[in-house]
Amino acid sequence: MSDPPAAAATLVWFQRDLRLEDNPALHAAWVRGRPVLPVYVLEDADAGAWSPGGASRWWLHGALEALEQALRTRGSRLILGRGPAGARIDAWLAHSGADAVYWNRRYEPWARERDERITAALQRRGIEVRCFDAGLLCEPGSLLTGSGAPYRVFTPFWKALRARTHIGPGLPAPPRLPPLSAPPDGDSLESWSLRPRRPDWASGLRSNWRPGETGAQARLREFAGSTLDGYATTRDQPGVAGTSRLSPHLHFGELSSRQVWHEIERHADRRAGSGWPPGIERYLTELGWREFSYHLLYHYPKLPEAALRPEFARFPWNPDAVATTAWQQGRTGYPIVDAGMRELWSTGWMHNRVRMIVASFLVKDLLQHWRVGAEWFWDTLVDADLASNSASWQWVAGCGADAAPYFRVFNPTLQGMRFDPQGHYVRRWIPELARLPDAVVHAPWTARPVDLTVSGVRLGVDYPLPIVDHAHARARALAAFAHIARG
DNA sequence: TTTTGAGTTGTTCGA
DNA sequence: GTCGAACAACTCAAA
Repeated sequence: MSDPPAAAATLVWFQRDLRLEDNPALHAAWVRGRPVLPVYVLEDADAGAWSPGGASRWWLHGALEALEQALRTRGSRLILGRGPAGARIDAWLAHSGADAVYWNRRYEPWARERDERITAALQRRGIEVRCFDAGLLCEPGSLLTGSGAPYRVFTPFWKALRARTHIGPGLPAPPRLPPLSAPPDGDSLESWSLRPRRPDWASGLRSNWRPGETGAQARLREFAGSTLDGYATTRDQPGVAGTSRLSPHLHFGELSSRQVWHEIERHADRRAGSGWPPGIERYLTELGWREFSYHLLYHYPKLPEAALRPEFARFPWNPDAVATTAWQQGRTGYPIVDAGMRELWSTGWMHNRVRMIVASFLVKDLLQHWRVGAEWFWDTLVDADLASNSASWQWVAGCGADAAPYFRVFNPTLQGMRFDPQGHYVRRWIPELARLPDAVVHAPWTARPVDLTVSGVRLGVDYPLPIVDHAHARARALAAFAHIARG
C-alpha cells in the first residue's frame, strides 16, 4: 500500500449547498487535509424540462458570486464550468490530479440518476467518491410507515420524523482551504449570462434580495429575533412582513435546514413540559412540509409531471390561453389574485397565503391544468424548487398527497378581506385601486359609481372587470370534481 | 384482517 | 350577526 502523492487534491463539487458553514462535503475535504478544488457546474441541459428558470438563474449568479468571495477569504477560489457534469469533472480531474470527489446529494430524479452514473464511472477509475446528505433534516427514503410504505399523509410523516430523527448541530466552516498550486481555468461567471440584460427585469429582485450565505444568515437572525414571535398569526397576512423569506436561501443551500432548525430552537422559550410556543411550532412545521415534499419526490419521481391520484387523468381541464395570460399578468379583476401575480413578477416571490389563493384561482376558477401554474412559478420564483413546487401545486389542485378536499375552493374576495382587511397588500401592488374604500378594495365591481369616480377608477379601463364570476366558476369546478369522482 | 379515527391553510346555507 | 352542519366519499396509518 502506498499513499497517493502528497499533492493529490480533493475536488468538492458544489451544487445546492452554496455555503461554507454546515457543509459536510466541504468539511470532509478539509478534514482530509489535502488541497481542495471547489467547483460548480452549470447543468442547463442535464435537468431537461426543469433547467433553472429566469428568476433562479438571476439568484444563482449572486449566490455563486458570494460563494467565490467567501472561498477567497479562506485562500481558495471557485472554478466554474458548463455541464454535462461527468465530462466536466473528468476534465478537472485530469488537469488537477485530484484523486477524490466529494459532493452533497441532490434529490431530483434526474440528479439521482446522474449521480449513480458519475459515481460508478469515477469508482471504476479508482477515484474516491463520497456523497453526503446536507440539505434536509432527514434523508428522503429513510422514513416509512409501519407496513414499509411511503407516508402519504403529512401529520404521521412529521411525527415520525421528529420522533426518529436527531437533528444535530451544524458543522463549522473550514477556517482555511489549502488551494491547488495550479488550479484549472474556469468560465467567468459573466460569460454564463445568468442575469437579464435587455430587458433588465431584475430591478425588483435586486431591491428585495441579497443572495449568498451572509445575506441568508442575516435574514435568519432577523427572523428568529423578531418576526418569529408573532409568526403563528402574522404569517397569514400578506400586507405584513410576517414570514421568514428564507425559501430561496434554503433552496440554494445558502443555509441548511439544520442550521435554521437550531437557530429557531435557540429562541424557543420552552417552559417545563409545555412544548414549543405556537410561532415556533408553526415555523418548524413549515420546514416539515419542505421535508415532506422531498420525501414525496423521492418516492414518486413522476410527481412534477403526473397527478398522484390517477383519477385526475380524466379531469376536464379547459385550456385557455387568454385566461392564463390574464392570470400571469395580474389582470383577472380579482385584486388579491392580481396583487399576488404582480408581486411575483416584480420581486420573484409571493406571500404563501397568496400563493394558495392564486393557485386555487387558476386551477379551480379558471380550470387550467396545475402544471400550467407550476411552470409559471418555476420560471418566475427565486425559490422555485422542484419538490416543493410540484407537491404544492398538486396539493392545491386536489390530486396530491394529503390534498385539499375537492370542495375547498378559495373565494378570492373573502380571502382578501380576511387576510388583508385594510387592503395594504392590494393597494401596494395595484396602485390603480389605492384610493378605493377598504370595504370594496377587494371587490371593486361592487363599489358605488361615486366611490369609483372619487377614487379615479374606471372599471374595464384602469382595472379589469372579473374575468369569471366566482360563484359560477365555483359551481363549475365542483361539477368537474364530481365528474372524476363518479369515474 | 378488520376497525377506527383522522386528515394544513374553506365556503355556503340555513337556523 | 353568529354558529354548526353539509359539502363525496376516500384513503391513510396504526391499533
